[in-house]
Amino acid sequence: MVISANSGLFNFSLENSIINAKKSIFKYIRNMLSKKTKYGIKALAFIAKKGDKRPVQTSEISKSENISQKFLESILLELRKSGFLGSKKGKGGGYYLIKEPEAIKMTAVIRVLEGPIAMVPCVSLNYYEKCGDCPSEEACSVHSLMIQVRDSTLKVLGDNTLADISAKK
Amino acid sequence: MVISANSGLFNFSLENSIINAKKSIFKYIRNMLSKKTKYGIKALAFIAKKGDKRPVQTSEISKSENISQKFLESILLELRKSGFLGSKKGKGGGYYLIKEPEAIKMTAVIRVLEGPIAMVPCVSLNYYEKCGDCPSEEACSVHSLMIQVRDSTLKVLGDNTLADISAKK
DNA sequence: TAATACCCTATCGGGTTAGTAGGTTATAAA
DNA sequence: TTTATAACCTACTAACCCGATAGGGTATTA
Repeated sequence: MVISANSGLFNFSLENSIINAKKSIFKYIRNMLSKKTKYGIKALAFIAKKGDKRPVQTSEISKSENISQKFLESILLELRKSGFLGSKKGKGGGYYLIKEPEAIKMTAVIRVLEGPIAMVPCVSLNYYEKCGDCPSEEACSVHSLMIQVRDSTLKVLGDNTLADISAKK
Repeated sequence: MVISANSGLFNFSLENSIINAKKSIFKYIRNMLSKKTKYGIKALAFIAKKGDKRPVQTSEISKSENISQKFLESILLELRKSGFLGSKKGKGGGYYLIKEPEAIKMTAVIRVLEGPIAMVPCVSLNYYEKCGDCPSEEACSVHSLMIQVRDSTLKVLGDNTLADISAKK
């Protein structure tokens, strides 16, 4: 629906004005951490927090953490396939931790769910990819800066284990 | 174009097979630093590197750094509006730095071009936004982790000025 | 006054995210 | 053996943004 006034001197679209106003007021904020990763970490923390060996159902996590159950299913499945979780089918089934929470670094979790930790592929350790547009990686002013950012992030995520983040109240 | 074989027992789409194969082989790597920001930083570094007071043309930066000129124009315009650059129209015109490179922190540049530095809006200092889905921010296992990441990133980007990154050969 | 270079608006294709929908299979309890 | 349960699998989609393009307009200088 476009409301426009065509009266000689004036010719404007009201709809466009509204859209532009919205854009300036509600600036889109990009998530660098996807919901998938966020939910995955939360789910792992939830399971770790329970402590006992009994499997935890998707539905329980879904309700408690307010996550779409179907979406969560696909995430837990991925975590199982990548060796973080075990599963048990049927009644009383669910997902359980395979390793001790202390042994699960956040770097590993994020790399599986999110992909690279670096902000730019050309400084990624595990997902390296050359920039198509960069004439020279060495002459690139962004490159060394992003390496510094990567290393500091890596330090934080490597120091934090699942035990650390699920210890929070 | 869909190439499919329908011969009784078989019914598959070759195209889909190719697409799925591509997806698994060439996993999409998300850029946390947009091209816009990357180009913006490179352009600023380019101007800083020249050193003299003469304005630098968009076309010159575009060619040297291999950036779409039209796209670059919009980025430089934004940098001018946010107080990093001044401009001069007409022949011999272009963009020039307003402040000394030593006075331009990378945090400021990134916040203008990219937005928040934090990986999640709920830990952003300048672009804070509550998570719609989180039952409790304090109980959130991701929250404190992301605060640590934010702070370490902030440290790096705050320590680096335009002078630092344009000093590179 | 012609050339230059900044400035502005509108539009678009491609690709991802965050789901939804609807089923199938394995397991445990009845 | 049946039935309920919960994991597992496949396909699809609306919404959304990025990066770029197109086509101008306007100000300044030689």
